[in-house]
Amino acid sequence: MSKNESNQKPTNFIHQIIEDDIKNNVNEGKVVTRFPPEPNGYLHIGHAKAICLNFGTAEKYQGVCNLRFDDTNPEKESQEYIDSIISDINWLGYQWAGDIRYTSSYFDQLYDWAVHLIKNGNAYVCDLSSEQAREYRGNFTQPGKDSPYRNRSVAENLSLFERMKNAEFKEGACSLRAKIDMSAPNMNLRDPMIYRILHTSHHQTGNKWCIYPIYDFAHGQSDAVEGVTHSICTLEFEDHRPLYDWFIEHLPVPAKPKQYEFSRLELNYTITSKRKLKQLVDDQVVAAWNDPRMPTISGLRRRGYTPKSLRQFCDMIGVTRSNGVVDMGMLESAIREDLDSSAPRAMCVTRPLKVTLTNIEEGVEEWFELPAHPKDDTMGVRRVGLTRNLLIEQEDFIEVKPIAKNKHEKWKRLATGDAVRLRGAYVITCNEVIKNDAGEVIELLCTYDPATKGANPEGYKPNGVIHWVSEELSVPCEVRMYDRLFTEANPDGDKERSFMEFLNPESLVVLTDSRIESSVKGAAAETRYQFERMGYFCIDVDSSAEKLVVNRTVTLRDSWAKAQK
RNA sequence: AGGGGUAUAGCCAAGCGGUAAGGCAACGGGUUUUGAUCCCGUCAUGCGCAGGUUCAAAUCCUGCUACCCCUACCA
Repeated sequence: MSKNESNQKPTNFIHQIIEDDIKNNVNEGKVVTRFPPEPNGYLHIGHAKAICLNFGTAEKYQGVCNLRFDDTNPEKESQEYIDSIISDINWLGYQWAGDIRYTSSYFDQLYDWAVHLIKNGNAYVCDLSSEQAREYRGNFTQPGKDSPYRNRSVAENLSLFERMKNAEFKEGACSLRAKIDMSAPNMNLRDPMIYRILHTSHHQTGNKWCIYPIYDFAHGQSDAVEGVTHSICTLEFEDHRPLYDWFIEHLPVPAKPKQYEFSRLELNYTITSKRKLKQLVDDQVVAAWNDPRMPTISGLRRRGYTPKSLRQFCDMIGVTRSNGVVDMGMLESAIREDLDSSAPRAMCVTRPLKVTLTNIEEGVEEWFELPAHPKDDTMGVRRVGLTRNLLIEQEDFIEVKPIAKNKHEKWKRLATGDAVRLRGAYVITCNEVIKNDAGEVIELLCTYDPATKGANPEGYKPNGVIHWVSEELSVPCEVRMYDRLFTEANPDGDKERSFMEFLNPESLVVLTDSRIESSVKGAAAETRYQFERMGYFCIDVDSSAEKLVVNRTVTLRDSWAKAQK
């Protein structure tokens, strides 16, 4: 199959539409999309889907994708959000066409088009208060009533609108509305507001304006100005499409973009509502927008997710018009797939148990060369030092082995009197267990078998393989064990109880006594590893020269843990 | 005088009148110095329900049902 063929296979209904358009020479076969975030919060995994769709579609059809900040509501927006959004898109690996666009840079044009509408008798200044307007609007079963201001003359409307612009009225005193149909079954067509008064300075335009266009009046026309051909948005805007088209029809716009809708992403065990994510930050349930438990792009990044894994995830879930809830397991599968092949291996003992190898002298070191990756020699080797004093994982030792009724129950770690392989090194046997006054195991006295370096032992079989570090040749680290943020699959689905009541108290468990093999020392933030048998981890920005801090991205698949349940 | 959408396995999702792809999960088995990876196998006589058209229906028609969105001077 040629590159072109594989590239041209439609993968979803939007691509199908685009291919038909290209075939019919619609827009002269050009494809221009846009990603239009409002800078009122950080981007989350749902936005990643939209980003992959818009940028990915442009890429696939040799088109371009613009980045446009849909900044028509200065009360909720800020430069901080703009910066974070730019950073997230860059990190995901996408490049927008030309300069970054702002809806606010079209405010002059939009104003002129509003005047155009007034001149054609298609818009009027309405003095109804928001409460009155609500009454006049009617409801789902009752048609609305015409505003008493609906038939003002063009001249009066022109004058009033100009005075709105010139700050002669207070907020809420009046607004500009499109004159469409107060009895339309689609509520969006009941003379929708298109400009409101907001005496608020804007993060881009400063104090130039005190009237701002409503989304519906700004979006389609901005698309037209930019020559967007396929304006892709989520399903809740479907009812707005007739209005989108109405403005395009009634205005002398330079192009006629078309809107297409797809269903937004829902992920279980988390939430994807900007407002609610902001609440988690504001209430300090999480540390920040980029807390590794947040489903934000910056949170996932700090957690250890890669751009590739997020793009792979978006490919996996597809693009449709049906509402579904994607299993978190799919996201985890995507990052495991990427990291399995790309992450170097290392050993980290998270909850240490002291092991003394009684047949090695104090002060003696033996260094082993271990592959950085079991299947990829190009990743090189690392050196791991063995000494008399070792540390192993507490859960890798049991005093008395359970009796196994089948192979799934077999104990494959260390037990009293038994042997186990130290990963990459010798087989050791546990001869004696030392306990404290409370009866807790605090140290194991073991002997190693010198004949088992790269060879199987003679006459006995180790239970399995465990990871380890030397007490003196390893480096200290703090391990942050992250888990899902909520205990309920649908934390937002209870009518009586808030999502805040379903927070997982164990979403973060901090371990401060952990030790990592020395090869990891000095690793830069965002370096990812597989700590063998423990999971995938990522160096956190909180790391210092004295102490590493690592975040658990995701566990390994664990058939043992599963069998224990 | 309500309107607009969506229903295919536990989850996501192909399918476009010719006899139900793929992925995730799950479950068996093999390899393994990671209980990982990898490999092999199993997993919808069935497509929300009921009728109808047709030689043939998940696909077309009719009627139901369930769920989602819409009555912001938010996007």
